[in-house]
This record gives sequence, C-alpha cells and structure tokens, in this order.
Amino acid sequence: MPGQRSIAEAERLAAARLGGIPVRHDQMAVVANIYRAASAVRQHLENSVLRGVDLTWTAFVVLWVIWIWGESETRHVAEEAGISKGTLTGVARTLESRGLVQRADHPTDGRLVLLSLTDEGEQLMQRLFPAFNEEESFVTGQLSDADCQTVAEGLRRVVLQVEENGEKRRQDLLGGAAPAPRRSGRRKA
Amino acid sequence: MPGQRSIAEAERLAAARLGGIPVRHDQMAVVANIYRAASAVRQHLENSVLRGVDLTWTAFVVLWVIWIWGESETRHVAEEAGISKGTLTGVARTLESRGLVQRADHPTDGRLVLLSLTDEGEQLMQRLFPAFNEEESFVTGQLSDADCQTVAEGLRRVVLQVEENGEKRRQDLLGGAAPAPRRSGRRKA
DNA sequence: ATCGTATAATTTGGGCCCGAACAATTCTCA
DNA sequence: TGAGAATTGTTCGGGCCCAAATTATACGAT
Repeated sequence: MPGQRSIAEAERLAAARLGGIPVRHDQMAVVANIYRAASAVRQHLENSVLRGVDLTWTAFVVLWVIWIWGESETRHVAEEAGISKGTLTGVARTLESRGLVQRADHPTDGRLVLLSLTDEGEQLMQRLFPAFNEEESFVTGQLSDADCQTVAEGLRRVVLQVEENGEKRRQDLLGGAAPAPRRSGRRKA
Repeated sequence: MPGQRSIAEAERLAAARLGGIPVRHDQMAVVANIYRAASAVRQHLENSVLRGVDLTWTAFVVLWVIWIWGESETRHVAEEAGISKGTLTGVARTLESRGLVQRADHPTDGRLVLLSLTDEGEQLMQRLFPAFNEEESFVTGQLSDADCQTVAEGLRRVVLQVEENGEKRRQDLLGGAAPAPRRSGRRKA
C-alpha cells in the first residue's frame, strides 16, 4: 500500500508534467483517496475476518445483501451488491456449492430466480457480522463519530452525483456518437 | 447502482436483525460508502474517458504511475498502483503489447525490470489526463473545494490507519495462530 | 569459491469482473 | 390471439486479482 507522501508527491509531479494545463487538485485527491481507501479496507477485511472462512469480499457482500433483505430476486442482489448480473451468477454458484445460499424459482414469474440463505449461511452471518463491524471500526479508528458522518456524507454525494447525472454526462461527452464497444467480450456467434 | 435510500434501509434492517448486538453505525456507513463511491467512480471513468481508448481502470492507473514517476522498477509501480506484483506482470504485458509501455533490464541488478512509457504512451497520457481530471471534477461536483479537502483528509486517515496498524491488528486477531491459507491458489508441485 | 539467504519478477490456480450475446418468459397492443 | 417488444438470468470471451510456488540474480559469510 503506497504511503500518503506519494500522493502529495504525485500531485506535484503531475502538475509539473502538465505544464500550463490547470489541474483540479482537490477533486483529484478525493478520487485518488477513495480508491486507495477502498483497496486498503478491502485488503484488511479479506485478510482478517474473511480469510478464516474462505470468503472473498464480493462473496461476503452478496451474503450480506441476502441476509439483510431476505429472499431476493437476483437482479436486486446484483444491484445492491454493486456487481453485474453476470458476475452474480458466478458468485451465487460458488456460494450455493458451499451450502450457504439456495436458489428457488419465482412462484408466478418464470424468468426470476430467488436467492436466500441456508441455515448454515444464516448462522455464518450471525457469527461473522459482529467481527466484520469490529474491523470497520478499526479501519476508521482515526476518525471520530462526527468525522465518520462527515466523510460518509461527502461520499454519499459522490455516489449520488454519478447515479443521478452520470448517464447524461456520458452521453454528452460522446456528443451523439455511439459508445465505443468493449474490445474484449463475447462476439456474435 | 444502488440508491442511498437502500444504505439507510440496510442499516436499519441490520440493526433489527442483530437484536441486542451493538452496531457501530457511523463506522459501517463510512466503509459502505467508500466501497460504493469507489465502484461508482470507477464505473463512470471506465465508461466515459477510458472506454474510447480501450483502457481498464487498472491499466490507466499503471500508465499514470509510470507517467508521473518516469521509468520505474516494477515493484515500485505495483506498490504505487495498489496491485500485486503478479497482477502487474499481466497488466504490463497487455500494455506492452499495445505499444504503450516498454520494459528494460536494470543496468546493474539483473533481477530488476524497468518500465517506461513509449512515445505513444506519453502522447496518450498527455491527451487523456485532462479528460480524466475533468471527470474527477464531475464526480465530485456536489462537493465544494473545502468539502473535497475534508473528505480526502478523512480517507487519508483510513488509509494511514490500515497501513500503519493493519498488520499488527491482523496478527492480534489471530492470537498467534498461523494465518489461514487461501483455499484457491497455486499448490506445491 | 561456494554455500546459504534475501530479494526480484514470473508463473500458476482458482476466482471475480464486465458487458455483449443468448435463451426463456412475460408483457403489450393491434 | 398472436406477433413483436421488453425483461430476466445465463453463457462466454478477454482481462484483472491475489498469494503461493517457482526461478533467477545478488550478496554475505565462511
């Protein structure tokens, strides 16, 4: 994990490298630190409470979503966990094979699949969540409760900005042109 | 992308589900929002400025690091980019095949490999960075400069806490036991 | 000079990740 | 009622991700 010194240094070097072009430093610092913090927190959680039960961060988040919301349609779980439908299919398969999650057909809509925790999955989350929250407290240990609220609120605004205005923004950037297709990915048969 | 309403709702449901067990809400909210913001920002950047030049977020970060720091040893690039050495090997290979990065042997230490941008890579970054920074400004558009500084500073403390105390913390949690090995991964031949 | 020991990058296995293509089902409306 | 549009979950190709194992090099001490 890179030290903080390097962020300031990188910003200085970047400014030098850009010459006359203006750089929004404060905004750059927010994005850089969001990314660093996310990596650091994920790494810590995976190597502390999750490692022992052989769960990845994503697998835990999926379990968490199903635990909190109860039996749910997969599209809802994917949305809430912040992963694509395709990714969820794979993660759910893994969790199902581990006996933590079970799938069921929707009673009236044949397109839907419902996910729920098994008893074992339920017990695991009961046991795991307090330990997880304990580490959430550890990583935020240098922040007061008020600091936490301030930071969380700032991050909420970032999320909200992207959620509410991101799509329009991306369209405007393209100026009516069709979005570039991914070079990787499935091709027509 | 899940709405903010669901975070508050999830916290409420989580509290209910945990019954008597105390939950550190503010700390939970910070971690949850760090992760959401990181996903949202990455998604927006990949689907706006990066998509057109067929770069992933990680590939861009690696280019950025080499651009800012100049020719660098791979271990330094990996550290600074926040990815493992093994991952960097693959990403560097991709970038090399695209003609954006070149590798060179270290003049005196045969173990080291140096990475630098090609002319094409240099030109790409000159062109790309302003657009990238523009989107960093967009995603933080609901925050004032002062807000940005506050949020960045809070996140810095989270990173610092994990960097400085994370390893000890993880050892303490294990209580002297050997860390659980990953179930996945390479096995002895 | 040679034998460990330390450190570098790479390889490798299992898994996550996206988004386009696809198959199955439901909805819509003429 | 029936054909097309819409929506769901799955498949799939290319790529990232980690950490352990491996290989190669450097260096210190005999």
